[in-house]
Amino acid sequence: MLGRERILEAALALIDTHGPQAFNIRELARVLGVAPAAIYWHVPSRNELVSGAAALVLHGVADDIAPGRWQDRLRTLLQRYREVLQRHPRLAPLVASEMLCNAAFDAVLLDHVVHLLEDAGFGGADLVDAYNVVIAAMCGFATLELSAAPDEDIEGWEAACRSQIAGVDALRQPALARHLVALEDRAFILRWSSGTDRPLASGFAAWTDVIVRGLESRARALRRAAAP
Amino acid sequence: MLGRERILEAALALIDTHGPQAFNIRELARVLGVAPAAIYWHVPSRNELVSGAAALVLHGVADDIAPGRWQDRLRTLLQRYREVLQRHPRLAPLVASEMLCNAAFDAVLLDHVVHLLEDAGFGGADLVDAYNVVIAAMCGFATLELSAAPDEDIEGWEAACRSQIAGVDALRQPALARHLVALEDRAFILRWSSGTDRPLASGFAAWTDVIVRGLESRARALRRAAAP
DNA sequence: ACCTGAACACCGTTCAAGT
DNA sequence: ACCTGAACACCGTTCAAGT
Repeated sequence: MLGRERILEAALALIDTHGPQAFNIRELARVLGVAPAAIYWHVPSRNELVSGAAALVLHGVADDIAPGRWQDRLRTLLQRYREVLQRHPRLAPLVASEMLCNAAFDAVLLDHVVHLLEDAGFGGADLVDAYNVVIAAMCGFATLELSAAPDEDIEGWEAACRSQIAGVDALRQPALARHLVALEDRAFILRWSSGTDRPLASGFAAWTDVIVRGLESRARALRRAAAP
Repeated sequence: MLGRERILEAALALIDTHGPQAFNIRELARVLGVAPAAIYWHVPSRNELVSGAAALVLHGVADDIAPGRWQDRLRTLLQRYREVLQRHPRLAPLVASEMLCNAAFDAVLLDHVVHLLEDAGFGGADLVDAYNVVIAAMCGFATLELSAAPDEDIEGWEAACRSQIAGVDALRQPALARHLVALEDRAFILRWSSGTDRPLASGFAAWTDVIVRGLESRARALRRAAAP
């Protein structure tokens, strides 16, 4: 007996090692010791296999969030999402879009988000906007951080990156040139190491800090505008 | 004569209409009135075709940014990036990863980012963190907003979404249930309309507001910590 | 240098047939 | 209900051959 669950777990394992690009049904069938066509009895398409794997990754992100200040709960949510992606970096580029498209959303997660925004003082249309801000914040940084590695050919990529950086013109891009040494291999677009090899921990801390401060400040401003 | 440029433009046009998934070299060759193999003389692989198309989309995002307060320049950058994606929504999920992986980065853009962060008062390691925040902010919201549409089968997706929303339990997810009507089809994960059909304009405005306020607040806090 | 024709290897999916 | 075998249609890529 195959079963949808066993299939999705095997698919996740394969995607984790080979990446979603190289993942194929024939190898999945071989790993499961079964004919390729057998898979189609349980799962309708390849797409569903990878989106099912992404759903496995996302499962339970928002369970057991400790009560406390809304700021702390938000930080926990952002961290949880990042940790989940860190365990499956090759799925990073897909998890966000899966979360957006899959009809089987995690109601627990969404309730947490709305609840903490209520505590922050948002309501009505402003709460909807703030909700979208939080979801974007959750996916934004971690997706970028962990989806940087290109498929294979690492050494060539690093060399190309370095030569681009070496080609920065101190006259035409003075600000960039001033901080280039500090940014090199530590900053988006200017790094060649992947988010798994070299996590951007302090960058992520700054990210959560900016998001929390920004929401605090915006909530205050909206409150001021509402009550003159 | 074919030429890399003509090929990439044709590829971009095809991806715009059919999506990157359905894009294939044989049709590209047909559109160009040429044998499939001819393309390989100018471009080494299919991957390069789609990343080349994404690079076309990104080209010139940061040109002619008007001088002014760093907050306004940052807002302009975020808006520009979103506008670029709005013109090519099917490429939305790929543009960010292209920007991260492609060695041919836009030095003008990066110089702008570093420059405005200097003006905001960031320096040293804090500037590197803030730089990563800005890049993530630039890609975060717009990518999510514009990459929501699944390939085909719209009506089925909308129905699945609606039934999920109808299944929210007011007892177990009270906060979510309170705002469900306002969130429906207007919020990430809870919407079925795509970002092109129904732009999240006010959500994006809130996003830039939160990012700018957050950076302002963080810069102040770092300044306070540095000078006791 | 630039392109064609034809082939190769591979892959998602289907379907009649088995148990 | 669940799985196999074999086929179909399609696709990226290569390569010898043409001009």
